[in-house]
Amino acid sequence: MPNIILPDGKKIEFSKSINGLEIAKKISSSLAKEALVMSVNGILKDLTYEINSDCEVKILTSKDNDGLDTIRHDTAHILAMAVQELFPGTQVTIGPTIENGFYYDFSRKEPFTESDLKKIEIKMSEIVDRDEKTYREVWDRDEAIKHFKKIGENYKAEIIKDIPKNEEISIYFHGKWHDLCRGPHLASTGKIGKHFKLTKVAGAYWRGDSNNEMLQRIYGTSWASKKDLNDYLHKIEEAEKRDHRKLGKEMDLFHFREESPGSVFWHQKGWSLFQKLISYMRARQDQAGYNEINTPEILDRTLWEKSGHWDKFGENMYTSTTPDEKVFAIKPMNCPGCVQVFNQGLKSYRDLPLKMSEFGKVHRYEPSGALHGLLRVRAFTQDDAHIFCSEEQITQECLSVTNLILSIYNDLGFENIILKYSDRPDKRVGDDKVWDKSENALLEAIKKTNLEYSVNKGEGAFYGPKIEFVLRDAIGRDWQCGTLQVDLNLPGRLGASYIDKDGSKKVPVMLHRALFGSLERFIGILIENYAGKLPFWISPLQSVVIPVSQDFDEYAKKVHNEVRKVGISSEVDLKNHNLNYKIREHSLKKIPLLLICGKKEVDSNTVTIRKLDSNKQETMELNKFLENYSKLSKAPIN
RNA sequence: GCCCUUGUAGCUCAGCUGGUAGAGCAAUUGAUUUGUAAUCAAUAGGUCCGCGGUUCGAGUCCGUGCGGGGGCACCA
Repeated sequence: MPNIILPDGKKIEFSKSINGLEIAKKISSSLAKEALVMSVNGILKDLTYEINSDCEVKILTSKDNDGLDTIRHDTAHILAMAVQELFPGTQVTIGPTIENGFYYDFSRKEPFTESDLKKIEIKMSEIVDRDEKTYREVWDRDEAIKHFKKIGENYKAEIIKDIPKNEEISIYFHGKWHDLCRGPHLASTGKIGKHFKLTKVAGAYWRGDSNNEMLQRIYGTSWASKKDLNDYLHKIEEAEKRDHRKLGKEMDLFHFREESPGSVFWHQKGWSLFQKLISYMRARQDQAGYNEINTPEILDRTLWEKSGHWDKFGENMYTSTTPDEKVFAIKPMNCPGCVQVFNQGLKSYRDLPLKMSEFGKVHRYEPSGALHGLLRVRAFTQDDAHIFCSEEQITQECLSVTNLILSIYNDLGFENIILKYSDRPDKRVGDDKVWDKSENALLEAIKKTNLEYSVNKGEGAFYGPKIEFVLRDAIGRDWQCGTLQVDLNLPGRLGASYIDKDGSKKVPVMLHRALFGSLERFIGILIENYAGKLPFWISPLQSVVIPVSQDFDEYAKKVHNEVRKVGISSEVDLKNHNLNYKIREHSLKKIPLLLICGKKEVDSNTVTIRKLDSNKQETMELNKFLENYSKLSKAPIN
């Protein structure tokens, strides 16, 4: 006779076996109405699952993550049902839930079009209305394979073959339609409601392998209520408004063009932003003891062969053949050049740690499908640095890099930073003792930051472990920017050495680090994080002076010149438009400060300040304005 | 690279089933002289992404190339 223990600790005793729905009814009729699935001793089960022994049960509704997840999983099934009803002969493959929704991959010769999505949605609604009952059967493995092959579902048959021998082959039915599935599922198709929407069609490789057939994936989103669905769709729209490609155009920062896909044409304003970041970073690195260098863009192929890039990275490298048939490569990374600078002249242990930074522009031939605005380009500038040090110095150097990076992210308004630590991969160089040492050194540095970190087992570079620094932006998206890698390989390959205390020659350890990662990408992230409303000091155009009418043009020009003189970037808008028009125009362009000049200001030698997104006005003596705001307009460097 | 989709004025877009292009904003000019998110009017503006083909005739249909977008794969 099962004793059921509820989450609040209450025990209910039943005289015979019982299923989830009956338990829910026993608790309350409203719970029975809202119940979707249940967890039995922590394992998700259908509500129809019969319980005959003591256990802990939690009835789950759409308020529980697992409940909502089950709604999405069911929506994926109904999508597959609808597709097979509308397009007979389509094979189903897999249809998991994902963040905010689900997808289902299909195999079908003819492509699905956007207009098919509408039809499918209508059919899905019909299926919900039919309220088909769900039931579960356990099938014999070989029978199941035979069955799915017979009905032409070869992918399903293949999936069954790969299910571990000790697992049941469960088949879920919604009415007549059935699918191999682990479950659990809602009691009937009516339970999912109609708060779903199919969002896009896309290609996806079978089993994620580009050697396999490309399937057609339909993405959708599904929620517990109309309101949740609308909120989600609204959130997507808001995110689109922040798109750096759109804002970059509107703010006149940069553009892309066919002649050089994946390379940025920086306009004056965008370039000014770019340069501000570089000079800020340069100042921070000067303070942190780095020496800036610069190395050639084009280097002989033999160097890349020695470094291992030709072999490992050749497919991504641009090459150039000179008229005398020599082959050069355009650098995809700065490290080999930097090692060559290190190699000039004898180095002693006294020189270590030697920190060499380089704002190096690198070119990588990325697959065309990977390109994405500033976030994935083929030519970009790294705020790169290589730290040559001894093994003993690794921890200390990693720690100081980490501290520098966190302080810089904070200055730029990012406070949510996650670390991803990747340790030794299977394919690696160097002996395990050295790996132990470098992994420990890195881990120790991470722990000292007290930051949250995740471990990616075996994801390190072949030459050493690494940390990736992930920023979480204003709307909760994660971006990988900075990276810190310990390299026990390249210095040796390129013959780097120093003379140690005991007079022996040693190979230095090299730390690769980039803080912004790529200036281009970082700018894209900044734009999206701030929705274009960049912090004052980094804003590409900090102020626009607006005369109230043409009578005050001269004063406005004077103000503009004074403002520029103290280092605040400024334009003066003398166009024949009224004040309202100009305020709107410059506000849309996200100019942080509008300086209004009219009779009042001329008479009292003042300016009236209107800040972006505020309709408050403040009139201030011109000199006072210059003094107060020139400080604020500079990078936060002490 | 692969699948789908898309390419028309500086920008955002319309152009139905083929009959040599249209709107709004921006620009220019003129009027207006404006006090905190669009003053009015006139003018000018296009190899309809490139190359082939079908057709009496192609922005529109077909092929191909190159971009863009959404995914997948890739991201040393």
